Amino acid sequence: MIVRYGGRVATRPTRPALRDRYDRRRADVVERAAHVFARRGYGRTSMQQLAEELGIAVGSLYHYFPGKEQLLVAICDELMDPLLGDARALDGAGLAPPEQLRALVRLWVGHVVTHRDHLLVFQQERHAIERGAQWRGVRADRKAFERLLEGVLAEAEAAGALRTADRRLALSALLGMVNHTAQWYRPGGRLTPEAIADGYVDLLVRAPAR
Amino acid sequence: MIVRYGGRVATRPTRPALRDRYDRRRADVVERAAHVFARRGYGRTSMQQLAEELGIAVGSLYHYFPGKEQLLVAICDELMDPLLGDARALDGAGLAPPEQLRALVRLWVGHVVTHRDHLLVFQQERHAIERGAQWRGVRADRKAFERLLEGVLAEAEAAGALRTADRRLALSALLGMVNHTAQWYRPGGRLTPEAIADGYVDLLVRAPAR
Amino acid sequence: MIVRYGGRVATRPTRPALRDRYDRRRADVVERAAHVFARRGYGRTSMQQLAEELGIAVGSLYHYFPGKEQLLVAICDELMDPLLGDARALDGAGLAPPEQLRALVRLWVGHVVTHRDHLLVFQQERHAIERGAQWRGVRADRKAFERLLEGVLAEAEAAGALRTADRRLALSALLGMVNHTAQWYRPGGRLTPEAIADGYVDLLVRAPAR
Amino acid sequence: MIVRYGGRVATRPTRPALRDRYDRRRADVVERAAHVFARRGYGRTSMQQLAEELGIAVGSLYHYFPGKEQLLVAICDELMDPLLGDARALDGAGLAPPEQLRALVRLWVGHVVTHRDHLLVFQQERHAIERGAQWRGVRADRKAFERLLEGVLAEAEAAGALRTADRRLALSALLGMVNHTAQWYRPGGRLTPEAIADGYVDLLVRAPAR
DNA sequence: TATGAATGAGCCTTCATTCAT
DNA sequence: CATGAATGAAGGCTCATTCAT
Repeated sequence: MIVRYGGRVATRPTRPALRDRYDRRRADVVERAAHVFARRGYGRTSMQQLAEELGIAVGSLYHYFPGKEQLLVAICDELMDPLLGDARALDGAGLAPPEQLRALVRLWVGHVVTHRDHLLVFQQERHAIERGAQWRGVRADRKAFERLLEGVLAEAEAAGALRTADRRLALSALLGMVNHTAQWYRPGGRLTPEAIADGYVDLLVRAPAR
Repeated sequence: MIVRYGGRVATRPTRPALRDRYDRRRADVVERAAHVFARRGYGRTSMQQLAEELGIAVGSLYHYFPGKEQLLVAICDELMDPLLGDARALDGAGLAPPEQLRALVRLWVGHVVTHRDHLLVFQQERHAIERGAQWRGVRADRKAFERLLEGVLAEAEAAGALRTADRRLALSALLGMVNHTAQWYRPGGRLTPEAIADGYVDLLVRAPAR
Repeated sequence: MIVRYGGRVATRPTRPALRDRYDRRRADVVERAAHVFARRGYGRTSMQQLAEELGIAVGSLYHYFPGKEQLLVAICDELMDPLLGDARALDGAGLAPPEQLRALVRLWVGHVVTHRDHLLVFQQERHAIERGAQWRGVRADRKAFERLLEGVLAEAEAAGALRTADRRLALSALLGMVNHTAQWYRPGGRLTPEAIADGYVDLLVRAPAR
Repeated sequence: MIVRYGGRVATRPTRPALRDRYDRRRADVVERAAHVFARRGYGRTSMQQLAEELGIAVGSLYHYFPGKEQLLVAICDELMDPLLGDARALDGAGLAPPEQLRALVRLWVGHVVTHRDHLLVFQQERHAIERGAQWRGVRADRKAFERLLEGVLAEAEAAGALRTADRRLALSALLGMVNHTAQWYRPGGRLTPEAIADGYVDLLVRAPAR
């Protein structure tokens, strides 16, 4: 599992017990901040409002993040790192092309629905992420994931499983539909994440599974 | 064609000659502001910066829009109104289901690539649009378009042209892939807007055209 | 009658016919601007609001006054000049002390009730008038009037008509009560301006008239 | 004693020690702001200028007042609340009519000279105070004080102590002369506040005291 | 460690004034 | 003359960040 802290962390304790508590609290702030930002918007949420909503003091936020933007970086890291880690693990599992694609999309959709808020924030602030040095890590992760995904699609194509002649367009379409899921998915809705993922894959592959 | 001005306009001239010039300049500001906001971000672009980029004075912006948010509304109106207008016109043209869907997606993708900036801004500020009274019109347009699209998909399904059993999911997938096009499309790129649209439709319908 | 124009006037016509129309319109603007300022406040009324309320264009205001503050000067001149002129005329009429005081206060109160708006504006902006070179004329008028008033009180005192031993305090009290009249007087109210004036004078002089 | 804070206060501390310091600083700002506004004018003093004059940062002003107008409200509250409180206490002391009036005017004049700046600001912004919901409290206080004063005058009249037949006019005159005192009084001047108050009362009552 | 008062740069907006029509 | 679109300086206010407690 990749663990990156999106830049210098204010003062992470060294003693294990304290460090664990610190890490837990920090992760909690990231999680809940993502929720607040997703609803109110990153730019429209002040550190004061955020602190109030989290039930902590403004100054405390600066114990965990050097600044507001680093909090945003942490949210995006929390979005990309586990996904990329899991996807790489899957990639090494050696599944056959069509199953491999299906497994990856299932994993991906599963991640999208559990990190809906993170993704919504990521999409809001996409323009900022595309520029700026501190975003290099997030950008690299995004590109790595897309490349991995393209590789899986290429293998599926090579195996004759893809319906479309244009693999690049299929990649874009897949990115669009999966990421868009964050906009409408509600837990306990009509479709399970797996059903959603399968529906997407079925659009791309020749012989619908099931 | 729906023409709405996103709320009260700050003293639109009544004399035709002046009004035309006013309308032209206003539309120009909307167009170019969309471009600036798409790149820099709406929240991260100050009215000062925008004015400078447009080559006009800050105060002049307030001749055309009562405030920064109304400029955002105007951008979204400019995005939705022509699309919805054209889509409705097409809807009344009486095409057969599969051609109707293809024609609609072509029109839609064509609109997306000519209004890339508007759409990118719209996606950035989606969270703001979902709340607030002044966004009611934009929200209504978006919903109207989705409903129209769903109707077309339903007709295609009734005609047995749809590959998927889940029309609702197909709708979401289509929304995702088409709107995502704004993120990567570059004029003069490998694929024409028509080819992109056809690629998307081919994923959904049973018998690929061409 | 003193006629001063409170500083350089933008472009007063020279041909008599035009000049008369100009003067009439200018006086009308002064009159009505006083009314608007009295209600909304000078500082809280923009030239745009004022122009709209007067039914003329913003630019037109600048035909009659070089700036907003000169309009304020004109209002104060319109308040002080006729009052001082009439008071001086009365002073030269050679009335006996007690009658002279009564006549002056009647004249004064009469002026206050017909220039209520001007006086309210004057009181609002008193702090501005006490400083600044352009206000020298208005300040001089105010002082001249107070001195004239004090002279009349002194004569009354010399004639044994004053109830109080402290003429300076009586002067202040008189200034306070008469000017305060602008705050509560309504045309057609219970008391006529003459009755009000007499009431004030009766407080000061030994043997109430009538 | 009435203690009102002119609308919502921006996060008043709850811990007693901090709250006391907060209250002290806030009162200090009110006091000194009244002085600055009295001299420069409320509308002509920017928050920047005020902060500079007070030796604090602009943002700090917003710790104590939600906005510029609330600071004005606080100044007026500071003017009216103690006066009304003291006047009511006196009213309940059960003095005989002529002494009661004299005591009230002494108290009032004493308050005027110690709150000269507050009163000057109040008079400047009277037009704003007469309208608007946030001024309801100040307006109510002013009316309550006038009613109390009228009651005292009525008792004096009933006791045959009043010189004038028109009690309402006497009330207006008294309001005018006392409030006008703020315009000219200087500490250490020729007359003490008591002498001034007695001078005013002597104009109204039949048998001058002393 | 946690706090929150204090800061001041920067934001959106207003508005007195100008000038081409 | 009269107009009103255009201007840009300045105003009120917000908010990310700091630091003394």
